[in-house]
Amino acid sequence: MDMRQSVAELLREAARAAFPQLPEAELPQPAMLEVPPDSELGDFAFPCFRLSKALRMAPPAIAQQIAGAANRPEVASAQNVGGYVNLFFHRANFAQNVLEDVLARGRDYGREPENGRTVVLDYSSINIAKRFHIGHLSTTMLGNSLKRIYAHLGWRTVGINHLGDWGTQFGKMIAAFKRWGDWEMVEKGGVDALTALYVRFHQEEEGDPCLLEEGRAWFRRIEEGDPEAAEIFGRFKELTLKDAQKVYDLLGITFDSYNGEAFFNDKMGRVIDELREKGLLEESEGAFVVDLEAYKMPPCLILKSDGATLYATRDLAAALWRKDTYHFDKCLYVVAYQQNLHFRQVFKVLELMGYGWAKDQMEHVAFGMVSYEGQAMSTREGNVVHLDELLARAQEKALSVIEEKSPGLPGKADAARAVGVGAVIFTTLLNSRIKDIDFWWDRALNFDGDTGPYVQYTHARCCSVLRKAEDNGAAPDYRALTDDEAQAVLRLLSRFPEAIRQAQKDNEPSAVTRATLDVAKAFNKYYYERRILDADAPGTKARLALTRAVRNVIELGLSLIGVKAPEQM
RNA sequence: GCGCCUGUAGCUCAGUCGGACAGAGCAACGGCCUUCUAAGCCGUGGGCCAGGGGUUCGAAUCCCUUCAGGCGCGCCA
Repeated sequence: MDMRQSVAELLREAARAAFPQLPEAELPQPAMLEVPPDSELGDFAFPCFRLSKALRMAPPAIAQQIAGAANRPEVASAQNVGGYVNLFFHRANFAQNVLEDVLARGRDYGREPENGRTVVLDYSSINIAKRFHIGHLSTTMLGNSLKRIYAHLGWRTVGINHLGDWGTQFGKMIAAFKRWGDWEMVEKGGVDALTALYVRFHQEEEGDPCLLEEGRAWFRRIEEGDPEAAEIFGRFKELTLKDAQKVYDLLGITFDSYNGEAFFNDKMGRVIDELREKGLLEESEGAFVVDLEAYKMPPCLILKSDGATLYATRDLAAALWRKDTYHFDKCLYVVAYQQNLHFRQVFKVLELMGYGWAKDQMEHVAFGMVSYEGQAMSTREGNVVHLDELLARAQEKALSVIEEKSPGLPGKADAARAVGVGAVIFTTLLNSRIKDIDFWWDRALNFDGDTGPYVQYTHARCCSVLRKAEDNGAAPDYRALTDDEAQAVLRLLSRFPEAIRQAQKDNEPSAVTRATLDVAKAFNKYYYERRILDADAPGTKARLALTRAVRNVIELGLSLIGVKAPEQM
């Protein structure tokens, strides 16, 4: 059932009847319909201004005639306001249509059948020996949510954690470990101990030039596959992943691959050979580059003057490998906007190599930077908020609210986890991803207003009403849902699938977050204006159907952004 | 200097493939719990949509331009 489609059809016939001379192209089409700013005006509107030229009539007169021809009382009624034809659905029918659709499909509401297409998502992509902090929130949450959204819309998804596990810094880290560290301290101190070693290395490096050479030597040993280097580095990697896994588990995030930079180390030869063969590689200032001046970009560096590969080389190799392995139809890079130029260069080089798919299948899903209470984050100066700390404090806050408001609640810890974690995820995915984020503790721990807990609370409230309801055996009477508050909820429910599609089209999960929030807001208003459980059995049945539909859609919306919906809180 | 992005209420932001009086949350103030979860609901105040030009019946939205801020611009990733 597509309301927009059928409304367009109705108006089309009406326009044809009223103005037989109107050219086909001017007749109402789904895309021409708008939703009026105020529901008082109607459920759909068709602006007639553009027709006034062809018909040589004033828009209000046109609208009036079309409206006159569009009245079908059993489906919808039409009237003109100025140059608009405004169309009102038959409210009880609309309620029945929407609710039957939502309830029949349940969690599959808005789901689209498998389309045989594959999307590869590169997200989170943590660095070895660095602790998870709020700077990683956006890529992790966006990637996870996009993966769920694409899957809902019928795509096969491949989530890749492109590990930052290659570079001289890891040689330095081993050198530092050999000098000042031991396994006991590293096992006990975890990733923080590794970071501390690295920081110390940098401090002492200035006074002792031997250190730099030592670090380089160890990196060379990693490159050559030296057993000791591999052993040490392997354990560093394990340690980091174990740490990160705790956070991923808490957030409900999974990956299909952890193939990162190291994985592509032996796969760059192909890229270099191909670039050379195709005459794209040229020497410049001792290095090898692909010139992109024709595209108004600086050259893309492929090989350093010492012959070593670079970031772009690895990303080119990764793109080709992913294409060969997964045969993707889309490959998304959920990476901060600082790397805008880098990705534009890499995509352009792929295109120049003859891979036409790079033009429309590769996409940089860019997002804004994170600062901490007005200042740039800096691990060195301790000006960071670690993710585990944020999640812990959010859960504490949730628990204390539960202790205060629902002291008798069974499973308090589970609810507190869902709410605390949900608050963090929801806030991260509420606004356009391109916006910079300035992190403030009091904002992060606010659970009022446009927040995850607000939406979860609405869901729990629905569950509570449904628990109290008894099956009264009556057939639902949808005339009980013709009031403005119920209709507002129904309109939002009916538009929800469109929000999912919009989120996918723009790679913007906030479209889903906001649509879910809108449903919750409308329902809370409804809840206060109208009593759901009432002596009127057929009406109650219909209001419960609305409540159940809202509960389903909130649960679905939250699940698409990776947030749990507890039944009680 | 060049390129990309951002600029809407005190703060954080929706709305930006043109449409009907520019919306929400937070903060402030004032109401609403003997009835389905008050993490809620209602109300009040608060805006030359950064400035200027243009296109259009119609511009926060499209084009040009200026200004402000962020990011990037060869051997880091």
